[in-house]
Amino acid sequence: MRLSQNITKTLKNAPADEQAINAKLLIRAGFIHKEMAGAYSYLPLGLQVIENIKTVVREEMNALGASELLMTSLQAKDSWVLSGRWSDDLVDIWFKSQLKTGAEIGFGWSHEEPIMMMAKSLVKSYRDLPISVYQFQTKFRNELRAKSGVMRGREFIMKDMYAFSRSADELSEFYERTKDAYLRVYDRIGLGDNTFVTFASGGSFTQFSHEFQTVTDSGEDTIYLDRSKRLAVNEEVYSDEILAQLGMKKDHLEKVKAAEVGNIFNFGPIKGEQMDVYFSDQSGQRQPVYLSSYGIGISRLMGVIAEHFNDQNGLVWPINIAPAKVYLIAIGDSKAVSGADKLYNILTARGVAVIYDDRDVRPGEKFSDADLMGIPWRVVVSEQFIENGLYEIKSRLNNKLQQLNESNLIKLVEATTAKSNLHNKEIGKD
RNA sequence: CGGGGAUUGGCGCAGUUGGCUAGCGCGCCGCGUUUGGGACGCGGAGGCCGGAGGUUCGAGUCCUCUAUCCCCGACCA
Repeated sequence: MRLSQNITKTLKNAPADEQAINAKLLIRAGFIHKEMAGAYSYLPLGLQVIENIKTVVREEMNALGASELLMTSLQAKDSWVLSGRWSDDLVDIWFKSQLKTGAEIGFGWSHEEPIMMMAKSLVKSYRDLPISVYQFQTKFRNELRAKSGVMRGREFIMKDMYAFSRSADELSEFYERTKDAYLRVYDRIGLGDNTFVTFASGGSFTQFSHEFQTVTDSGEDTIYLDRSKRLAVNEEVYSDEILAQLGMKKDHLEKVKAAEVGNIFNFGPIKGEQMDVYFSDQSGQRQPVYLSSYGIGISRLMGVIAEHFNDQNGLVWPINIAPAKVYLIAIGDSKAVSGADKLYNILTARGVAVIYDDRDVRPGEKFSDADLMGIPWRVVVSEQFIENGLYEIKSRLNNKLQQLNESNLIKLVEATTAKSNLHNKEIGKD
């Protein structure tokens, strides 16, 4: 994109009404716009990050055999009454409204009940199972207190997947495969080293659910982490008995703050029984459908990454989710500008996302914005080098400067795609 | 929901014990000089001080109510 066409302008000062680092940086760099507490719009650069995260998640979910769909945000009361979860006493984060007729409706904070209603009409036979579906959806949760920028909002983007299985074993097999897929997701978006499978409350259905917790001081959860086992226990279920049950040793654990970036649940047959969702098995017997559900907070991930990868100059996006790979700047006369135009066209034609800073401002301002926006590679086309066919390329990660010709530059930029884990190690945090 | 803090041009802030046309920096517009780390000069535009009510000759400054935002706690499939 040409920066002159961007609706966003960077800010030198963060708004005073934001305390969270993720919100300060994302607003200053023009990635998000605050509408109200706990509700942020995604501006072009921020949306690109969201889409990049989605792409990684989508690839991993598709690889599991799940298919994408999109459900409604407006939800009928009936399905939730059926499960008992329409009650505000049980679920205290409901947003509700009503139709002109007076009929009550809810705004989806989860889609477990509606998807079960859907399954009820679509899944009839063991031949229809197992099956899994997922979506990227805006969820609404009427939190008493929104906080921490995009990390805990009242409206946010979530990937939720639902798997229907025929038995506990079948469910468990999918559950384990999904756990691995989740770990691949976090790895690919740069959080792999700091994200841990964590035992957490299973609610009323199973003893445990599994959370994926990213270690960060900005998180609101406390976990007890065994780094060598790469496993943790959430404080909410932490006790000597639980540790014994899980075979974890107390003296191997460290107590750390973490942000929940995923949560997966095993409902077993309970939800099916509760909501009357049955299938016919091979012998024609009625059996309850086994349900498991799998969530990843997409917009929260953007916040966690912003919290984790930044320095005094601004954001430092992992390569796989950066809104662009290259921040292109021309310095000097028309020769430099036409050189930059040409490189912009070449890279764009190759599918490399480029932010071309074609604004009529001084170089220093462009350098600052390149840093603030956290674009992995800064490429400068200047009079002094273009005559020899060289471009200057600088890494946002380590500030290393190189002069490369066109083909080497392309090689470098394209080679760094899909190496998010490298990024994570190099920045040396945690 | 309990406690604490805040609200003055787009952003960050200052506004003495109530006093005259509400200031500053950034940003924005115009002209000129600049051009490898957020340049400089000159000239402009833009706010009725979150909202409502009150006290007063006079309120951004005092009082009451209210809205919103931030933080701590509680809550958190």
